[in-house]
Amino acid sequence: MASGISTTLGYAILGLLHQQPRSGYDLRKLFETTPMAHYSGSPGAIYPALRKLAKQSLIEGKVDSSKPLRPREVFRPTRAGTAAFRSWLRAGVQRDDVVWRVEELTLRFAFHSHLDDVDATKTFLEDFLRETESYVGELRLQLKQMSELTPIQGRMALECGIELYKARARWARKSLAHFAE
Amino acid sequence: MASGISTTLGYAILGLLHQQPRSGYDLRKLFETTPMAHYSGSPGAIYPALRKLAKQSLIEGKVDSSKPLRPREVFRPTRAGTAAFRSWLRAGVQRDDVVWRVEELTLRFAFHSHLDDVDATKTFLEDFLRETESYVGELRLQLKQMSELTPIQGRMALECGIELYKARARWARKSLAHFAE
DNA sequence: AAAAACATGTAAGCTGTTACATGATTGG
DNA sequence: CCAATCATGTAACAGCTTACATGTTTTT
Repeated sequence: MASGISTTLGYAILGLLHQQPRSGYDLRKLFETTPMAHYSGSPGAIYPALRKLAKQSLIEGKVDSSKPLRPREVFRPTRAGTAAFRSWLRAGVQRDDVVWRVEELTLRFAFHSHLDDVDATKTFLEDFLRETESYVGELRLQLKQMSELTPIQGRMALECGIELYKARARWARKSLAHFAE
Repeated sequence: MASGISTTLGYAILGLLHQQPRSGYDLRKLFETTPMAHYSGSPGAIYPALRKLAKQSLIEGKVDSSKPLRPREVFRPTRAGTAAFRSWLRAGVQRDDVVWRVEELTLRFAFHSHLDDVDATKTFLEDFLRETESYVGELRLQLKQMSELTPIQGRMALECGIELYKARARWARKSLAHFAE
């Protein structure tokens, strides 16, 4: 928010540019061939996102003119971009993030290596675990309060949601254990 | 596709109108207070979706003029709407659905009671289970092929995805068992 | 040298979010 | 009777998907 980046895709791109400078086309290829695809990178999303980041001076592009007729613009993060990225990585984990933006949380975690700070990663996982478990509690309540009139499939669908959050909690616990040593 | 409904929200609304006739405002309240919220119902989405369904003659609205100054339009499905709804419920479960549209699959399942056909529901779960397990296999491969250079957090994030799909598969197996008796 | 494939990017249109507008009802 | 809250809906704008456009390299 302070950074002005409003979409998950924006952070995904910023993170990928921290691995190495890339062009819009490079990013497209990456999104097509890796699990990052879930954060979605159609051309009509990537190029505007790059422009917006550039306008905010979080990344800067250099045109590679070695092939003058088919130019290619390679982007890399600026100082400000790196600062925004790191402060995103360090941001707290709230209840709302867990309920409405889990995917973004996973993305954040995936980039945590750029922090080089195991304590920050542990804190992230602890917060994530706490909020997730608390949300599981709430979902269980909702299930209980669902009238007996609700058809079984409806209740089962909610159970599916509960199982997913339980799986996330288990994953967080296991990952924490790995970093605990 | 044959039905012309292009969004998950469209099906969610159609399904809710099969429970009982409702106005746009009723739907908003429902989305705000139930787990359906995840299929997202802001006013600016619901009202256009209702108009579109009405234009396609899948639902029809009747204006309640008992309070002439603050009218209220109540929608119910048409014959064609019910047909489209049921054919959506019966549609097959493909690999792509599991990878890109799991949420919509869950919604479909939640409405399966309207089919009143346990065999169809079992088929749905069997297909879902098969495709999910196959996708877990693919994700495992991707994890194996991830270079050792990939930072641990990146690999863990993928593991999280794998655990989620494994949880879905377990859920499907358990639900199948319930219907098997 | 024509066709296919790769590399790079733009544009139109649909969906959804946020913020607002306006009429009715109820509590102090 | 004024303020708050409920009920109902519209309008502006941002983001994404799909389809296309255009230049370059490789294959046949």
